[in-house]
Amino acid sequence: MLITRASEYAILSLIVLSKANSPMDSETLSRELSISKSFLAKILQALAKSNILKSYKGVNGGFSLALHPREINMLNVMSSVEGKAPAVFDCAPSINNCPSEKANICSIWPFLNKLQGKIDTFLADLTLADILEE
Amino acid sequence: MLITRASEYAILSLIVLSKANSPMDSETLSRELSISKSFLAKILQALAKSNILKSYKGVNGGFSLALHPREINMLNVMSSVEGKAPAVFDCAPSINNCPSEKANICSIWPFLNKLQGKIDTFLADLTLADILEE
DNA sequence: CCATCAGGAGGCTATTATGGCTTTAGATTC
DNA sequence: GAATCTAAAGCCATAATAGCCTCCTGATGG
Repeated sequence: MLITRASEYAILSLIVLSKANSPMDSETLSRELSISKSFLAKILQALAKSNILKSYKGVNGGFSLALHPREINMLNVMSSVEGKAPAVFDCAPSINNCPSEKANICSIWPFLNKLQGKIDTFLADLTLADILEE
Repeated sequence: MLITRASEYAILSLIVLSKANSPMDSETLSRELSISKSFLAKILQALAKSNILKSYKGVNGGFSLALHPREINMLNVMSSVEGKAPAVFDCAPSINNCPSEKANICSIWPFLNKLQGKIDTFLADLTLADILEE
């Protein structure tokens, strides 16, 4: 939820994978990045499920980009990795159910939506290619 | 670090406070938002320390905006609330010390900086007024 | 003054995120 | 087909976050 370490690791991985010309396995990647192998593996699996990465089992297997960097945007990456909501601001529990209850909160709902929209747009416009270029 | 619930609560509070014409105390605010009073109190205190909010003790005390909504940007809010680094992506531990060790990682350092810069710019340009208007 | 109200600060608990470990399954090579 | 490699998926431990409670301090109003 929000932006966690998992998002960060996902982006780090994508940057490294974009430079590799053959699949990298999670162990190698975790050593390169000096981060937890098992946690990273879960993140890579999530990205594979969302078709951002392709996974290859067996000898010389690993993960590689499934899309051109220009097709990979940060909103997709983060929402894949953070499982549930694609929301950066998923709001306090009661706020999610706003329309029905807690009239006090309903009044700020439009503003939250607006903020969420701005953030989503920014993240959706930010592609891996933008980070890699130059 | 990264973006936590504290950032979210801070923004929710700022939206509500911007609509109030007198100081609101943390208990009222926490009820309005249906979030933890004591956690919220710490967040409000952090915002007060950064001079984003003004705090008033005693009867009819509470918190109110110390600045015009146009002067309050999300980068300031988040970095105030998240204490340490103003970084959205503060990167894996070893990556922070990059220049000296872990040559493997140094190669992706520039890309991370670039990403961080883009996010910071976006957040710094996003003011409370932007969220409130319309 | 004195009582009361609300912020400030800290410790303690519960929840969630992070990371470790093991087993299962698919793919490759021989 | 057997052996080996690596992803996939689970369960469990630890660390960080979110939330709770109490006491203290400064301000206000009588």
